[in-house]
Amino acid sequence: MYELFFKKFNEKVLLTTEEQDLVQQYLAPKKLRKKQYLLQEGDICKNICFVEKGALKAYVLDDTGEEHITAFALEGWTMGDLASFMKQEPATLNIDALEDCELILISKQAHDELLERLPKYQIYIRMLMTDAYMALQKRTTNMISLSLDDRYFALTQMYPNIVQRVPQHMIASFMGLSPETLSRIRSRSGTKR
Amino acid sequence: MYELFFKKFNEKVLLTTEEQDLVQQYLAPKKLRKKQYLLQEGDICKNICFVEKGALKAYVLDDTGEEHITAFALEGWTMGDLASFMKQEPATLNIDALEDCELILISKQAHDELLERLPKYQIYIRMLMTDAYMALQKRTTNMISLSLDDRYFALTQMYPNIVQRVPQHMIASFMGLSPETLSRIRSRSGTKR
DNA sequence: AAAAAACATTGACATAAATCAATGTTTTTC
DNA sequence: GAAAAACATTGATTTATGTCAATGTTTTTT
Repeated sequence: MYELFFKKFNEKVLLTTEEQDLVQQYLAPKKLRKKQYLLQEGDICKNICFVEKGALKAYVLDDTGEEHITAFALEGWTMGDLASFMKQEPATLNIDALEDCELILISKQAHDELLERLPKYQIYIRMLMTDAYMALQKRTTNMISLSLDDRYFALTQMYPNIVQRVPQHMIASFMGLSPETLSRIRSRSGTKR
Repeated sequence: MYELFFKKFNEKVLLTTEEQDLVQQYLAPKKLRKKQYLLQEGDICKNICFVEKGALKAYVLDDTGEEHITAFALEGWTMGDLASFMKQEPATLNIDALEDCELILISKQAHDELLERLPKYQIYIRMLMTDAYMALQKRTTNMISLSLDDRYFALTQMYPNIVQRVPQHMIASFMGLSPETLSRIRSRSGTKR
């Protein structure tokens, strides 16, 4: 159940067996069926969530009720409304399951205690945040500096598994485009797969 | 010279005078004249830089040689090509001074030593990264879910000092638009100031 | 296996933004 | 203080993307 979580953790900071046992006491497994919510706008994000299996999407709703996908999370990724989690204030994001999922939850309390108790957890979180920031920065930079065609190509290179696994109209939403436009980008650049 | 840096540091993690002295040994001041480079694409980002006074911009150049601004940094903000800094690989960003600046530099080596030597520095960096990530996430979400008019309005609310201090065509670049379009957004929404 | 739902593609048209160009304004430089 | 440079605005036009609608395909449900 916790294999992937600790695999990823150990890639960043190597834990002893005892430390691993300690961390595990703070984790809670959770299964989620396709289409079920992990978090709804307005609720407080009580947990940060690691995806052991399955896939999630995070999105905001605009005034017309349309979904704008802000992030995907596949196996090995961490997901949550970070602002809501850190400040324990109402979430602006919705998160739900694209597929049946096996998740690992870390509550705010568990997170705070681990930060205090285990220096390696602190290091892990710092590295996680740093990596997440660099990835988001790359995405933002592409967004303002590349043509749509290049942005889509960059996406297929950077996250081939997302592009393969997720319906196209969600990729379009993630890029901030209409599904029709993405379809035309694909047909003109022959990037079908 | 280091007032603002330690003010911001102490807001996140409170340092004793001794700790402050220790940290200070790892810092290097630097002055930069308007239009001078702090970092050029292809160089290695050797330092993370804190702005005590002045303003910086970071940008990428596209194939047509046009500037796309990815970030501004005013007093109290931290700036750098994080990916280049962390991995000590060639930078993709250019960073230069919008105004005469007083900066504080932390070299990669200093950064690594401080992380090892001073747990509070680790905490500081974790918090800095977390805050930066949340801010960028907000920006990205706005980018894909709001109309241009609303995006500009959100920007003026979130960073009024940037909008005041920076030429409009750079704000346009930061938003990924032409200067003409931003000018029209402003005239139709009466958001002149 | 059949029916329904979700999804992708394509075309016609409307709309928004980019581009090009001209003008006026503000800021910088000398 | 004058000249030059940088900047902002506005109009006309082109281009890219969104929207609406129809069709065909794939996936899910029963």
